[in-house]
Amino acid sequence: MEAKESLKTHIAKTASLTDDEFDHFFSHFKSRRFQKGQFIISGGDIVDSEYFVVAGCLKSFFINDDMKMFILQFAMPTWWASDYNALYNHTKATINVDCITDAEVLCLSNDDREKICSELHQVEHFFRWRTNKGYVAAQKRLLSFMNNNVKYRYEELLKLYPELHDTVGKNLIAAYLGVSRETLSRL
Amino acid sequence: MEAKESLKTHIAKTASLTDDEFDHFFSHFKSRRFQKGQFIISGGDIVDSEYFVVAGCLKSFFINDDMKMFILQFAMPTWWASDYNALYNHTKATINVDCITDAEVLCLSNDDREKICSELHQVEHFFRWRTNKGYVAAQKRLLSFMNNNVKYRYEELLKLYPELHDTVGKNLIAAYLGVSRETLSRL
DNA sequence: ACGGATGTGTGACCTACATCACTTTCGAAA
DNA sequence: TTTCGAAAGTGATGTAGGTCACACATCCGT
Repeated sequence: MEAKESLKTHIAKTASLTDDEFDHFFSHFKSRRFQKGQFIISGGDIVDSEYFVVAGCLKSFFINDDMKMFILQFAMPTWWASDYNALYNHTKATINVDCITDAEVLCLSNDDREKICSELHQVEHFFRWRTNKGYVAAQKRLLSFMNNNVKYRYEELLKLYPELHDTVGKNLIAAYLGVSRETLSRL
Repeated sequence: MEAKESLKTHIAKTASLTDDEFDHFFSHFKSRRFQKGQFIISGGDIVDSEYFVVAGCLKSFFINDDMKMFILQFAMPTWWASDYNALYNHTKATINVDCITDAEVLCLSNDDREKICSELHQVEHFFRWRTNKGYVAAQKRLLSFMNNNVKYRYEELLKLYPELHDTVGKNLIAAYLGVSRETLSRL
């Protein structure tokens, strides 16, 4: 699907915008293409935008002092990604975002988001709703982390996102689950 | 501080409401008092409200099949609590909310929140911003979970919320950190 | 002041997962 | 087809934290 169509369908699920309003909204996005392995945000960057995935697959992740990687989120088409902590608090990135596959994204700056949110009530509504979904998902994941062992969480993940199995390697799945790739390999 | 004042100050940090607008907003809240140990939401309930804490301390928590408790959140004054998953998706509660101390809360129904959000753009703005904060905090906690050991997370928690040390017992702290009370006891 | 919850410390073990080291598989480039 | 590098499996061993059991403390209602 074309980028504009993809975003329009995505928004329409929670906000009612006229065509003119959507066009205005859309005019603030910049389309960008990245190649597999390219970084969109790397630690230390100033973060001023968030990214709507049109095609491909991104990951947002943290690297600790021992160079161990923890994946916060995979971002497939119609998902959003950024370092939201850095974005909202105007601090430097501690989270990286890069491309698992070649990707096409729509880029929206923080300033523009705030501007359109105040111009169009329905856009603010959309972003509230989107963050709600993310918040609930994060809480669920936290609970699953505390409550379930790796095997269960692995099966849960594959059930929730079957497409991951083909797109991302097991080392990345392990980094998402917060275990070593060896442990994952032993099921 | 009086309930109305407390909410007004809290909202004013992110949204500009006239006094009339705030009064309209406030008119949808119901004040309720609970005693230490009382449940505000218990698993299986229909959840139709969220709660703004005026005084006291709540916890939201999950009980698994082995009757083990995991605390999602402590809610001190000016914090909000509910089973947001159940609230937004109109499903039955899987999360409990109860009172660690006697508590006074302001209760807002889901329907009323959506109504005021659509009536007052600034109220929608406030709730977007509030959820953003929660989302970022949940992601940070998730990362800390994957990255840090219990001791570090315990110190981090006490640094972030020193007031917890006096209000809640170590068994509850352990349930928040996702470890056994014995392990916490051994520092 | 008593007795029973409820919280907290501690010892002896157990287990899930980490770590390190090595091997095998597989896919893409030459 | 060969070669090379990355991804994936596997064995041996270490360790953080879990579990069970019991000992003290408190706190609170009668």
